[in-house]
Amino acid sequence: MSAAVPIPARAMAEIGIESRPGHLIRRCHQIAVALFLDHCAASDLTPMQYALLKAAARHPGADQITLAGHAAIDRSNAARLAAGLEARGLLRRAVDPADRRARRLTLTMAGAALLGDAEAAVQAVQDDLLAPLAAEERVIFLAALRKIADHHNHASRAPLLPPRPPNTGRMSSGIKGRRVLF
Amino acid sequence: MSAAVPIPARAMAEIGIESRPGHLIRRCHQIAVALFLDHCAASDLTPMQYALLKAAARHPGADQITLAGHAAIDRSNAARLAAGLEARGLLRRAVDPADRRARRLTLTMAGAALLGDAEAAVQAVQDDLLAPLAAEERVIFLAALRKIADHHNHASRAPLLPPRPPNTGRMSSGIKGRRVLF
DNA sequence: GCCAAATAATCCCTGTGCTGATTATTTTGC
DNA sequence: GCAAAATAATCAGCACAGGGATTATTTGGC
Repeated sequence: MSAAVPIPARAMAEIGIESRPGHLIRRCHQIAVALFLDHCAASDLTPMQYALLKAAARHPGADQITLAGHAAIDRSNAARLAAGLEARGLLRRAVDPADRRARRLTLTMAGAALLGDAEAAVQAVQDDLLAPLAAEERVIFLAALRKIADHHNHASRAPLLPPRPPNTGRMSSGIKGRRVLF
Repeated sequence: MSAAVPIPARAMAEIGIESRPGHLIRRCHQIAVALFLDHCAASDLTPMQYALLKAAARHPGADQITLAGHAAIDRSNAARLAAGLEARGLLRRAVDPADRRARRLTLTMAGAALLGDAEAAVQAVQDDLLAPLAAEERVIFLAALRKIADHHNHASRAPLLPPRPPNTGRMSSGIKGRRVLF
């Protein structure tokens, strides 16, 4: 209704879903997940679990919300993932004595060991994924992905992670703070 | 453990998740979905529902499995989606008299109308998504996505779509083929 | 001090994506 | 022709992804 717009919708309709960026991204995501699960079957980690563990490794003792931000996971999912990882003995969740609402996450020895073991497999996934691309193509492809992710970061339902090196000149009004920045 | 592999895992571990292709693809996918839902709120369509409707529009009367293949959706999900779309009156599922196991899907008038209304919004999503990329970048980016999706199509848990024309009247071995390739 | 706003975490609900099992139907092997 | 294999669809179940409401706790206004 209300198709007052003078756009040649007919032409668009002929384009075909399989060349649309959104559709291609979805398929690539499916593939990336499948490759990850195959390569990391030994560690029994999903991509999200890996991402959260990795974030915990880089920011030990941070609270769930912060870690979720670093891994681009929403807080609901982060809570579930953290609970699962804690049950598997890979993560410890300690109530922050200074703010008893927050849970500070730290890797256990087992978690750190598993993460270490998984690194090679995870790297293999990335190599596999990009296998069909030539070297220069990879650079452009990754830069493009990053541009899209950064540009639309605000639009993502999944929260943003404090992306850039936070030492953006004068950091946030007054705080001389040492942002953690891994 | 058993890190008998002489790989500098230390170095990899420092790379940081946010530059890994898999992670970037995941974020781009989240973004694409979010943009789609925003732009298409009026039609109340999800990306998958749109994909299935679109496939039904292009191959009217095809069975669910075939359509699922064209949309790169697995059959379970296709069944759920089709049931929902039928309940909304957008799709008709008729038992194939020639093979009573199969359900042939066709758009209803309402479904075709909704699809038509959604086209402009869907196109806007794609434009939005690629907005941060320059024209030449887009070409390379899309080509790269397609290469990855095609190369790993077999590895995808989500089935592949048969890129071949359905009238495979033999032309499968010596094919002079007419790839659709719009 | 005390009530209200803000915040960390959790829970419930919907939808996606896939696996494996089950059912109905067709095709096939004999 | 009939039992066995194959196939289309469905269903049950798990994990992911996100939204919105709820709870516990802290902080801020007064």
